[in-house]
Amino acid sequence: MTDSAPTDIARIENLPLRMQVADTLRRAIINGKMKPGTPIVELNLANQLNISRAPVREAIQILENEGLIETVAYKGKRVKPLTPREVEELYSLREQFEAFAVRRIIEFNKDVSPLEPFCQAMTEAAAHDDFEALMVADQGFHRTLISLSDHAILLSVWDNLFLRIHQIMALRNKANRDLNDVARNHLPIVAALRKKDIILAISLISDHTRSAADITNNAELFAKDE
Amino acid sequence: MTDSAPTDIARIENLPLRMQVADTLRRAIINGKMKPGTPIVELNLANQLNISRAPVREAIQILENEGLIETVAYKGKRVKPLTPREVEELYSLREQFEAFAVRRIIEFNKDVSPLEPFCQAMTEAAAHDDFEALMVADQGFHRTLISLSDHAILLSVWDNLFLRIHQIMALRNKANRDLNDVARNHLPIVAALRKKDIILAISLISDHTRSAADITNNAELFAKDE
DNA sequence: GCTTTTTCAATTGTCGACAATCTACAAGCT
DNA sequence: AGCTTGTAGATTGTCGACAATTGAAAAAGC
Repeated sequence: MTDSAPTDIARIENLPLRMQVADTLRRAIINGKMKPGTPIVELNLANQLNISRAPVREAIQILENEGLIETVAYKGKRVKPLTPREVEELYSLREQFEAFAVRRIIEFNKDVSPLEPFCQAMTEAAAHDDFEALMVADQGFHRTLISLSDHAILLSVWDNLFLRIHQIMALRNKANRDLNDVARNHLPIVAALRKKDIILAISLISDHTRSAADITNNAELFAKDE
Repeated sequence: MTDSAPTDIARIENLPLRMQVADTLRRAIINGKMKPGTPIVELNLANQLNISRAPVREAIQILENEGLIETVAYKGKRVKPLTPREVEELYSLREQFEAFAVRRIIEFNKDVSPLEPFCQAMTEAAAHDDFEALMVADQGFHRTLISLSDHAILLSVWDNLFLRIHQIMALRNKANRDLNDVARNHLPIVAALRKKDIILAISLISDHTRSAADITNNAELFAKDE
């Protein structure tokens, strides 16, 4: 053995700039700090962050591939505006993914207990009326569900999809939903999985995502310009 | 009207270099000219193409997001090696996508006649033992199927997935399949769609993709290095 | 002979500058 | 006034050079 020291001193994190920039921008977008339509200009960001354009450019390209930024062709780039249609598509596709995951979980006899902590966290968050915490727990629940299906590509596509769903949730008026409702919806899913009731589990999830999706004619979620 | 001249003179195509490079590389990879494991070095490509590293770098990033190239961390980049697991995942996910598309097509009463030309093309290609033509027609058929479901995000994810499936098909030994078999499999799908028989259509497609997928323990498709 | 240290080559990461292209506004012509 | 033409500004596209990091070969020490 050459590496004598137990190198758990500290993981030196030296992420490339593009990653840091991408993370920053991504967080800003999906949290709704940067609203759809906000112009993204390489030089501005570069000056603002005191770095050159190259890493900024690459970061923007990453977010473009994630569907959070779009290029308008000789106009510039901007945070991608949302359309009712896109919201519909995102939620419907997500539903398919979760249904697929459920079938695999049951088929492969996966242990679903990793889902329970998130249910508990959701209940607690709802009790404290903590929207942020609830969203984190909700995402944790569903991402774990996908993980349990043991399908790496599915997980990566789901992650990408969920970024945009997260953005939608953040932009939506947070007040008009009962947090307890969301929290309560999840435990039955776990139970259905345990009972290996594919039909029930899928229909529970479908209801859940549908009720979340049908807010399409909502607030000023959508931009006016064509 | 300001644009007086009937400007059908010729559409001037001036794609950015990164696009041209990405297209070139993508084609080379999915056609099997560049095999999994082949190192991708920015400077080499730049010199070879007589351009600077910047656009090459961006092109590589595009292919990385498409899952065709991977970074090995301080070793370099390379054409992503295939694993049996990845093949399995790709085909299983594709099956879900097509099933979802079928359900939407039937639900929305879409006209499926755009699928027919591809069936004809496949039969013809099989008759001439033209593997290339058959693959093109096959891709056309399935992509059209997805298009008919009228779901833009689904289509873009499917496109991405199919790139890698195309790569797998190209790397596989082309000889050990009966082309006529593939060609014959598609018309019944169209018929089932016409009869709005969801179950039948999906099971036909599933059989079709499964028979294509279960070649996992095939040839030297997979690299040896861990 | 084996281990440790040093050096070197290869590769990616970052930078600042310049080129190209389009939009939008202003100026000029009829 | 209405149309065309020019011009300035903004933004992305491309370039060549340098910095940083790493793996592996070469050199040094025991």
